Amino acid sequence: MTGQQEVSRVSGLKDPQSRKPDAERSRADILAVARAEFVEHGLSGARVDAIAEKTATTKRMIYYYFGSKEGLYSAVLQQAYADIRSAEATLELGQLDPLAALRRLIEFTFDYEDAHPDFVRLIAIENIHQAAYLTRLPTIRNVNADAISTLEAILSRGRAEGVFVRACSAVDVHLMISALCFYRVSNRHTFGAIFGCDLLETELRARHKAMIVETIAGYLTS
Amino acid sequence: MTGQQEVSRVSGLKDPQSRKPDAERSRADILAVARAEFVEHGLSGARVDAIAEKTATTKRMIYYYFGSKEGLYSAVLQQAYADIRSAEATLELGQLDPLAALRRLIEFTFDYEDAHPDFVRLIAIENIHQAAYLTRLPTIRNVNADAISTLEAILSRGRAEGVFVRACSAVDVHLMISALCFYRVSNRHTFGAIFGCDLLETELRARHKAMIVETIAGYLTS
DNA sequence: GTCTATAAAAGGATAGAC
DNA sequence: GTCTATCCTTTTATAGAC
Repeated sequence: MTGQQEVSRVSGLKDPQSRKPDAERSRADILAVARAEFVEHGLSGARVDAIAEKTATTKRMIYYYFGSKEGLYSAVLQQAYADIRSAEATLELGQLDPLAALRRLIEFTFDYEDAHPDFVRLIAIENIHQAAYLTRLPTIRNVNADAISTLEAILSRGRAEGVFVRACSAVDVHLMISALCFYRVSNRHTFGAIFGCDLLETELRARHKAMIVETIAGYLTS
Repeated sequence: MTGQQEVSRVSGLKDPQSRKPDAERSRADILAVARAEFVEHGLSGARVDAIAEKTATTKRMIYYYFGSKEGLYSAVLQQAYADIRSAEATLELGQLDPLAALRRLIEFTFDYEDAHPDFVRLIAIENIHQAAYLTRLPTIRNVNADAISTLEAILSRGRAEGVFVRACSAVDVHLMISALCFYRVSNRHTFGAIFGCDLLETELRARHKAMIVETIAGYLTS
């Protein structure tokens, strides 16, 4: 509610260097630091003091804006989902033929999770808590709609054209795509420790990306 | 070091009812309770006091046997891996033809992780901690050997017979099997919250099991 | 909206008797 | 090997001035 006009009134002199010691900025700052901290240590492991220290503001402000540690965590979670949804929205799959669209969707998922291990860790953490905080988020239902309707459109077009012959739901396909893309990021530490490799390393990364695309495309087309 | 003989010496009278107020029993008791607690709340979220309360023994004994909360967690982790390895050892895949052996291996992995969400959660938790505790476990290297050599044998037999035509390593195949079986258990909460389903429910479970087997078998044979 | 100081409680770990 | 009581640090959360 306190926008730009209020800022200039308070700060007085004109300030070309983006110096805005107020609401929006503090909130965003806290959120970014908190995200890194929760991702690093989990919900229970993260320390509010540690978050406050790394912020330009203070601990008092965290409680002022987010009410509690859990409130802060929920806000971080919500933003993470908002981020991936806005990234997904940039995909233009309608023009492509079904198989190409499927491949592109898989590659997008692979690339996004590969490039955002933070997001993957956050989801893993939320699962440790049995999705208790995600469940209370008002925007979850929309995530569902967006993710599935896209895939459903691809699948039904593909069936109409006879490219996809396998009978399985969009949720099933989504599950496999997610599983294959998610696991190599979420479990890279235990997997790496046991098999002595780094799953995020460039060469493996490229091979697995191709493998995952081929595996799922192959399943649907045969 | 204090075995059975010491027990009888201490307890005095013969005791047909398995009443052994000593080492082995306490250790196992603590370990079982701790496992449940760590699985439920994570390493940071678990409380030593809470573990002690649910035990037949006391908090003092936890430190006596395991030294620290982290030492206890490490012991839990070690046992979890020992458990799955001993389960895997019961598989007799040598007699089966390569494709059947592969299917059986996938089904075993699926069933084990489906039946042991505790194990899955523990691995997820360990990944939050970047496998820091697993890395220090002396027995990890063996896990590698066992898991991969089995799969490698199947794959090379299959290639010799011409059933498996795809060029990919045993680690790659293992990655896909694990990913598909693991994710539906590890992420069932967020997935369930978003898509309004229960991935562990009987009907979905059977469909996904078949789907995973078909997907990987299809990839290797085409 | 922002800061300093502090309350209030929890949690990991240990002392010391038996 | 086991129990009770307790130390000491950390941590969430808030009070109250500006």
